[in-house]
Amino acid sequence: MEIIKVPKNFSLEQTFECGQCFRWRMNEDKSYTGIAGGTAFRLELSDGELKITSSGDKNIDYIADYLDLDRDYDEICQKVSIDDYMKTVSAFGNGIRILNQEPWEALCSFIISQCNNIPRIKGIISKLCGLYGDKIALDGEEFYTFPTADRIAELTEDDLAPLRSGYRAPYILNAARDVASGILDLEKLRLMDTKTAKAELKKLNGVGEKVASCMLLFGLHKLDAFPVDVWMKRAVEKSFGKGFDPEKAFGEYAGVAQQYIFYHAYVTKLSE
DNA sequence: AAACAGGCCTAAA
DNA sequence: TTTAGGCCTGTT
Repeated sequence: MEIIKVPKNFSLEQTFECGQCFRWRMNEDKSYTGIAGGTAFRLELSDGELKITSSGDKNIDYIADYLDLDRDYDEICQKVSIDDYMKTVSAFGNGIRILNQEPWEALCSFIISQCNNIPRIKGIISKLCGLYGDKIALDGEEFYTFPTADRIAELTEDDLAPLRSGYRAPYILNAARDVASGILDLEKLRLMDTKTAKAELKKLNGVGEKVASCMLLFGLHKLDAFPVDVWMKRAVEKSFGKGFDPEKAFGEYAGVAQQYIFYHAYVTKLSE
């Protein structure tokens, strides 16, 4: 086990339950267990310290980057607090960190997410990993890594049938094959500005404006990407009116602003 | 039973 | 450029 200091406002629960990831679960003691970068982790937060248990050799440096711990989110909260509503939602979600997820995992996960609810998304991804990921162990419990694009590229629609992912299955295969063959180089997208990278992603069948934006924000950490889903559309129209342009209004941290808005809308909706 | 869920695609104005 | 209908599946 290893330990690192984390910022006071950092929250495991907000970070993992704000809708950006699908492979982490809360344990009874409020610690979180999940899989990232081919490794299973258990993260326990207490007194400003994060205790890390890992199934492999990835450790502190990987987690610090994955959790974006070195970035000043108080400053971001301030920058996006353009009105009282944004002050409220950024204060509400100020423990959120935008994760540095694997690009392929993010792309594949958000292809699956379309027109689905979060429990079902988690179920489909869990089956995908169980069937085609590699088995790893942590504290005597078994987990499965997210299958690589290379691995999925060699599968057929019949192989994916057990996922019950419906019309998304061909989208998944098509994306995996383009990534595996190099037709789409996800690492090259890192070097592009958000707009250009998004246009590249949208060439994929089954990847539109929303899925591409999610991939850029959560998979390539492009913090200016602003995914708009049905929740977001409602929240933005209600709070800012119809002609509002979020990317212009929030600038380089539009994606973080989006996450504060989404998390607030999602939690308050659930508790109604 | 019928509508809806963190979209996207195609066809048609 | 915008809009309507269909799509797999599971849940309500």
